[in-house]
Amino acid sequence: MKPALANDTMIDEVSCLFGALGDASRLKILRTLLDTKKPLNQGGVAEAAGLSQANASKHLACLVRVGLVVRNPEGNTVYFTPVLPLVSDLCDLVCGHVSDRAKASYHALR
Amino acid sequence: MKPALANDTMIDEVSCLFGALGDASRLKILRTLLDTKKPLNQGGVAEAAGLSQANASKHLACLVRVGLVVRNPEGNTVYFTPVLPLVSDLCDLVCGHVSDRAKASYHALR
DNA sequence: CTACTCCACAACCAAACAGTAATATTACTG
DNA sequence: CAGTAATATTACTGTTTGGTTGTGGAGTAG
Repeated sequence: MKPALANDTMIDEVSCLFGALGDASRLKILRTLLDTKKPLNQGGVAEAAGLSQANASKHLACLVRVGLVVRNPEGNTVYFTPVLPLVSDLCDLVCGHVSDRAKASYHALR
Repeated sequence: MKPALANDTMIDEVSCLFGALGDASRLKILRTLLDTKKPLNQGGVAEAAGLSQANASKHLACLVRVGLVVRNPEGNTVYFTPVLPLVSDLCDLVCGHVSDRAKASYHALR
């Protein structure tokens, strides 16, 4: 099997995707989408994540661009859903690592 | 089990970690460390990744700060190693997703 | 000691980015 | 058609960040 970060094109694509995840507002959007079982429209996301309408629109567009969220319009409104299991897997991996590090540094101080 | 992105502190930590991955130069460093079996010092990383010394120093410090790379000094030089399997798992997940999307958009154009 | 290597750090610049406010667009309803 | 709700876009601002240059310090060899 080929190595994961084979060429520079792949490096650019992957850095864009990780960069999309490297922002607190976009993570709040993803958390909202993961927690809510029903599909949410942009207004619902903005309210639940505590963002303005224009801000949520831009962040959602970014998440859709890198393929972490899919966009399906229905008449007047647009519903967004996270791409599973990719998003939850990534969050679980990193959250587990952060928790482990916090626990380790806590125990190191005793 | 608690949801992954539980509180805002976790959001900040995770966004920092993903942000560290969201840069082409840092991904090149990680690719170098993953591909090279021997432990590399800063100069070796900088040369293999095509970065200047000061630039590699800053990026390596960033990766160490978020816990993706560990730093062990030996006398005059400092050797760096990626945190496994976390780094490889994250890269594999995202690279697979990018490949799938590219393949899908290719076949959609026929 | 001197000289050299490796690394960290500060200052600086330019580009990218997040957030806001205002406006435009699209789609539905009466 | 007018009116309204949902979303997209534009222009602008303040902040952040990647990269470079230069410098200083810690370790090592001669």
